[in-house]
Amino acid sequence: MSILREQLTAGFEKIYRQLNEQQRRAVDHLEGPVMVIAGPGTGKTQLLAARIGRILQETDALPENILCLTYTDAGAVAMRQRLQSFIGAEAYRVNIHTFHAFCNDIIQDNRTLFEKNSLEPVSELERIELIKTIVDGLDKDNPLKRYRGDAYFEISNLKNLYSDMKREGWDAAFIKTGIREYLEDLPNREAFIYKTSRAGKYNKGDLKQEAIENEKDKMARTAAAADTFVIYQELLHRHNRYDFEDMINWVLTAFREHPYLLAQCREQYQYILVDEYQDTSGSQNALVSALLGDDPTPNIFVVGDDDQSIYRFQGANVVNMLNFAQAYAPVLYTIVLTENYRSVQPVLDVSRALIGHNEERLVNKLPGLEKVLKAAHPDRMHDLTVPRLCIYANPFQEMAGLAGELESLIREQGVPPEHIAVIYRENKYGEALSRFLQMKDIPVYAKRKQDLFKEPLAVKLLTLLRYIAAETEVPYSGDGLLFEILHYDLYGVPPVEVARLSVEVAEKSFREKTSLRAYLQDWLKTRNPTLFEQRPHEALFEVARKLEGWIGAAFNTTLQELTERVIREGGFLPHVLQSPDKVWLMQVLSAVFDFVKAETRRNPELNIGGLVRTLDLMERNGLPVAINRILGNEHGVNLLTAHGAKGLEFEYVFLAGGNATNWEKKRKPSSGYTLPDTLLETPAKYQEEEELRRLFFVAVTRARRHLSISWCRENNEGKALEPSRFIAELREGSDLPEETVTPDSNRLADFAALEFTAAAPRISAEGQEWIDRLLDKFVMNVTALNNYLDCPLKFYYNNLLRVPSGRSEATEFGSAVHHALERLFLKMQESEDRSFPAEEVLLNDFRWFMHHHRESFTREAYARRMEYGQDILRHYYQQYAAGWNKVVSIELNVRHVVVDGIPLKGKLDKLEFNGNAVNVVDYKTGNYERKGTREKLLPPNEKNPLGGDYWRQAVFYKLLLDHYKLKDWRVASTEFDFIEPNKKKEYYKHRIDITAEDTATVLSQVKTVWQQIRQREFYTGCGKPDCHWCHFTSTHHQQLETEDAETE
DNA sequence: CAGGTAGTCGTTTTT
DNA sequence: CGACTACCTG
Repeated sequence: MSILREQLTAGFEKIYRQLNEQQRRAVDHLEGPVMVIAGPGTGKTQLLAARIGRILQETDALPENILCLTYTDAGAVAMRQRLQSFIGAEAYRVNIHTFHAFCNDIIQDNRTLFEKNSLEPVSELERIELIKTIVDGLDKDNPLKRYRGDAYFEISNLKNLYSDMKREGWDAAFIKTGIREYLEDLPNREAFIYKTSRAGKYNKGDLKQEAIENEKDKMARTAAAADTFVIYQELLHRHNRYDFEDMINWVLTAFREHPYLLAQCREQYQYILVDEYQDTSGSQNALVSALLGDDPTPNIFVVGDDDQSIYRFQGANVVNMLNFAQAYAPVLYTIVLTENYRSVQPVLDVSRALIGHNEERLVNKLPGLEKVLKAAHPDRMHDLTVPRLCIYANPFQEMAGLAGELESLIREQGVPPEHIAVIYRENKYGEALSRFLQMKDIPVYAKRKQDLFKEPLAVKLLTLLRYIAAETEVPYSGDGLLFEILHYDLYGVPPVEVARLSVEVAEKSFREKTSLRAYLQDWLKTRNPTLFEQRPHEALFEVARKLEGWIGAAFNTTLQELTERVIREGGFLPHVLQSPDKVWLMQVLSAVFDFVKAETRRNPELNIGGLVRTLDLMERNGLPVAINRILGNEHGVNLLTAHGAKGLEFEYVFLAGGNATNWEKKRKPSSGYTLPDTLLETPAKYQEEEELRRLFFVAVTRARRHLSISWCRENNEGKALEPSRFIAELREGSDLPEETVTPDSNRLADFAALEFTAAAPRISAEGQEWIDRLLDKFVMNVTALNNYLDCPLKFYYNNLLRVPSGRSEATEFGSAVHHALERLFLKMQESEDRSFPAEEVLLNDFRWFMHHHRESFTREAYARRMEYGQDILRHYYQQYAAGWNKVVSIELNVRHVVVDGIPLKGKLDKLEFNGNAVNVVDYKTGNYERKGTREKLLPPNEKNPLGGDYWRQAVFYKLLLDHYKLKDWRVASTEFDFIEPNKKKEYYKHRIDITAEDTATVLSQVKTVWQQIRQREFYTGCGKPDCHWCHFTSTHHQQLETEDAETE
C-alpha cells in the first residue's frame, strides 16, 4: 500500500461509513459506466468526493489519472474543497476542471496544433469590436443595415446568433436550408390561409400574402445574419482570438484531426467523472464521448438530476442524459438517490406534486426508474411544518409583509438571518426588496452584478475623461460636459455660480465666438478680460486649472498615467474616504482604473479618444462592465434568484412573487432573429414551461424546514393578478391552506413613508437677482414654450441659462438636411427662370455641410449618414420637385412681434404663398412613424390636455405671423414635411389646419407660461422619472430642497 | 375571424 | 426600436 493510500484510508473509512446504501453502491461500482440520478439534497458532492477517494484507494490510478468535469467554477472549487477534507493536499493533483478551463488548457498546451503561436481567448469587448466591423462592412441594401437610430443595434443580436450557431453546430447553409423549407411550407399552414371571405378583398382559402411577406422579411434578416458568421470566424482567426464556444469545438476538431492528442488524453484520464450532467450542452457532451472513445465499458461516472436542469437557454440539454443511458444500456449501472438529507417530508411531498407535471423526465423515459424523495431523518418529523401559501394584496404589501416576517423571525425568535433566504425569479425583484429591507435595518446578503457605467462615481470619472478627450480632439467642443463637471460635489462650486458663469458666456458668445472653457482661460490668463464683468467664483478657477493641466497632459502621458492623475488630483480620494460607503466606492474607482489598464494592455496604442469611443460603443450596446457588489455580509438574510439558489439550502425559504406574470406568463424577449421552426425539433412552448417548472422546483427544494410561497392579488397599479399555475400544482394531493396576509397598518405606513415618493427637485432661488436681467431680455419662442410646459427646469437650463449643448450626430445631420433644402430654394429664387437646380446640386450642398461639420461624427457615423442623407434627399427631390410651390419665403427670421404685451419670435423654414394666405412648412428629420411622433401632432385631448409639441408649434407660427406687422399675411395652415421616409420609402407631410379655437388655446398657454416665467416659477422640476434636468438637479444641487408631492 | 391600434415591456447565467 | 398582447371594430 502506498503512502497516499494509507493516508486516505483512515479519513475515507469514516466518510464511507456515513454513506447510505445507494450511495455506497455508486461509490463501489468502480469499473464501467455509472449514471447517478441525484435528486435535490441527496448528497451529490459527498458522493463524488467519496468515489474519487475509493478509486485512489482501490485501484492503481494516480490522482493525475482522474478527471472530474464540472459546469461552473464554483462547482469546481466546492468539489476540490470537499475532496481535500477527505484526502488532504493530494486533492490538488486530481484534475478538477470546468469544461471550458479543461479545453482552454489543451489549446494552450498544444498551440502548434491550432496553427498559431499566439492565441488568446477573445474578450467581451474585442468581440463587440469585431462584430462592429462586420456591421460597418454591411452593404447598403443588406436588411441588417441601419442608418438611423442605433446603427449598431445588431451587434448583440449577432453575438447571440453566433453563440447559438456554434453551440448547435450550425452553419449558414444549414440555416438557409431550414429557411427555404420553412418558407415553402408556409402555404400549407392554417395560420397563413384565410378562413373566411371578405367581399372584394379575399376569399376563404386564399393565402394571407401580407403575413407571408412578413415572414419572408424576417427570414431575410435571419439569413443575412447567418451569412456574416463566416466573416466573424475569419476575423477571430485573423486576430488570433477564439471565443468560449470555440474552446470546446476546437478541441473536438483537434481530437479528430490529431489522433495522438486524443490518445494521449485517453491514456492519462482513466477515470472520468462529470458533475451536473444535466447541464452539459451538446458539444460538451461530444467532448466526453470523444474522451471515452469506442470502449464499450468506459470508466465514466456521471451525476445529475434531470429535474434540476435549468440552463437550457445556455444550451444545456437533458436529452444528453437519455442518450447516455441508451448508448451504454447493456452495461450501464444506474442508481437513483432518493434519500434526502435536507428537507422535511411535507416540502418533499409538495415538490414532488409539482415536478410530477413534467413529461420530459427520465422516470418517464427509462423503464424501472423511480424517484420519490424520502426525508432521511424522519425524527425531524416531530416539528413538522407544513409549507405556507401567503396571499398579499399587492407587491408593496408583499414586501412590507415579508420584511415583517423576517423581522420577527430574527428579532423575536432569534433565528440567525443567514438561515433565511428569500428566493425570487428576477434580480429586479431583489433590488427593490433589498432596498426595502435595508431601510428597516434587516441585515441582507446578496451578491449582485452591477454595471460600472451606472455608478455615479464612475460616471463622473468617465465624464472627466470624455471631456478631456473632446477638448484634445476638437478644442472647445466639450462645453456641455464641462457644465456638468462644474456641478460635481467633488469641487464644491455653488450651482448658482455655474449658472452665472454660463449666462455670462452665452451672452458674450453673441459678440464673439467663445465657450465656458475659453472664458475661464481668459480669466486665468488676464485676471480680468473686460472691466465690466464680475469675477467668477474662485472654486471655478480651481477646477479650470486642473482641467487645463489634464488636457495638456493628455498629449504627453500614457492613458494610464493620465487616468491615475485624474483620480489623484480630481478630488476623488478624499471624497471616497469621507463616505460611509467607502469600501464600495473604492471598488468602483479601482474597477474603472482596471478597465483602463485592461484596454491599454490589449491595445498599447490606445489614446484617450480611442478609449472614449470604446466606452461609447459599450454603452450603446448595453454592454455592462460588470462589477460584483456584495450587499451586506454573510450573516444577513440571503436574497437570491431561483437560478442563483441552485445547490444551496436554508432553514427558512420565502419564495416571493409567485404570480403567473413572473413565471409562465412572463413573455420572453425576442432573441433578435427568428429562426425557422424547421430547425428545432421539439415544440418550444412546451419545453419552456417544463423548464420553468424545474426552476420552481429548484426554488422550493432549497427549504430545509420552513417554506413559504407568496403571491399578490393585484399589481401596484391595481390590475388583478393570478397565481402561477405551479402553485396550484404544488397543492395537489396535500391540502395546503391559503392565508391572506395583511401587514398591519402601522407597518405599511412606515414603508409608505420610506418608499420613494416621487419628489420634484427644486433649485434654491435665493441670491439670483441677476436672473432679472435675463428675464428682461427674454423673448417668447416655441422651444421655450414647449420646454417650459414639459419641465420648468428644462426651460431654466436651456432657454434662460442657455447651457451649452454638444452638437449630437443626429442634430448635425438634421442641420445638414435643412441647409441643403434651404440652398435649393434660394438657388431657385436666384435663378433667372426660377427653376430648381438639378438634384446633384442639392446633394452637393448636403455634402458640403457634412464635410464642414465632420468633427461632430465618428468616422463610421460620417460615412453612414453621408450615404443615408444623399439617399433620402435624392428620393425626396424626385418625389416633390415637379410640384413645389415657387412663391416662397425661405428661412425667415421673425422678430419684434408683440401679442397682448408679450414679445414673440421665431424662425421659419419655409413659407408657401397663395395670395396672402400662407402655408408654413417645417422640415422634420426623423421617421414620422417613430413612437410619440403622432401624439406630438395632435391638438389637446384627454390624455394630453396641453396638446402635442408639434401642434403647438404650428399654432404658434400662426400667432407669430398673423401679428407680424411688416406683412399682411394670413396663416392658413402649417405643414410638417418629413424628410425621412418610412420603411416602405413613403414620404409624408402632415398638414395642420388651424382653427380659431386652436389659436385661442395656444395664446392662453403663451400668456400663462409668460406670466409664470415673469414670476420666476421655474425652479421646480416636473418630477417625471425620466426627466434629464430633474435628474441633473437632484444629483448636483447640494442645497436642493425637495418639494413634497403631497402639497399638490 | 381579420385587421388595426394602443399599450406594454424588454430574464435567468456561465465561460 | 420592435415584438407581442389586449382590445376594439367591421
